[in-house]
Amino acid sequence: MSVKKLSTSMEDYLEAIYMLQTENKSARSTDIADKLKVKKSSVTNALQLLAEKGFINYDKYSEVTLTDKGLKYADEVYFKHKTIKRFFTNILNVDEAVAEDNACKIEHVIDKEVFDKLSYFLEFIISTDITSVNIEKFKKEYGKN
Amino acid sequence: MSVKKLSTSMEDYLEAIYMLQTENKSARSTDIADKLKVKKSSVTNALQLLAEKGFINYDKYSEVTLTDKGLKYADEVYFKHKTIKRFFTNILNVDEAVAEDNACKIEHVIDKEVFDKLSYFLEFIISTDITSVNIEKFKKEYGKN
DNA sequence: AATTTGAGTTAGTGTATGCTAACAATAATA
DNA sequence: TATTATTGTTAGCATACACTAACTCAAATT
Repeated sequence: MSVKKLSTSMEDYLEAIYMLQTENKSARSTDIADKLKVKKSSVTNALQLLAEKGFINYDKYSEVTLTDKGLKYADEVYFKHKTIKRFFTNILNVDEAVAEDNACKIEHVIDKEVFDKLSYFLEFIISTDITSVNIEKFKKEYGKN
Repeated sequence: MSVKKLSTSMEDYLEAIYMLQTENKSARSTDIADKLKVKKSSVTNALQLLAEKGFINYDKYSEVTLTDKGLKYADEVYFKHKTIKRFFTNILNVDEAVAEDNACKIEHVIDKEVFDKLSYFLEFIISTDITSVNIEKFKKEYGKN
């Protein structure tokens, strides 16, 4: 069965842990707090909840790691993040920081169908010499589903 | 000076009032509750807050109307809504209901720069015979700012 | 080993938002 | 007009999430 969707806030925590873990091999409360611009006590709160729900391994006073479930979830969020950001920067020519910020907000609310199609569209535009392509052909292709 | 940003939730209420007002010439609590799938008491709550902040004219037990400030704000939100939805349906070929729903979520979090560029991109693609256009030329044009 | 410093936690508070249940006002209708 | 039904409000409660202040633990330094 599928994992229940987390709140925007909890997805942010999970993603922060994911990124720190990737960068540093570990995630400390202070780093998470800095990254998300919240206080350490808020982090503790979130960690307890994420642990309860089985997304992280958490023992008081020690470093946090993602469980398999947590890793899978975070991976998906992060993939969305990267893709949306890429659309903003590469296609829309949005400023890097703004793209980062907006991707971070939209990744939590976009549905699978919309994301998948955006993703397809992005790849299509990037990989294709658009001068040789008719937009209707494009739509027929990726619009099949 | 610019109007302070409302929460997602309050923007939803304002937009609902706007839509009902446009459709029906007036907005009743029950209709707002139905549209947003919340209870009437939650609507009352929101109305009080929106009235305090000067977005609506509100007297107990009577119909609600938007102030000029409220109308302006709602107009902007609704314009975003329509544009984002149009991108999803017309370009990404997303299902109408899903597009509606996602536009409704993204309209609250997207920044001006990203929205403006998306908007421009949408018009560009729709209005141009894409076969005759090079994507780099396009980017040069609308990417100027 | 004792002390100091920094990291992490807990407890308590505040705000935003939703809910239910009980009540009040208005509108519809008998 | 009196009654009933609908609509709207209030009060009280619950949840999510952030904060501060006070505390505990662990690591680093002496």
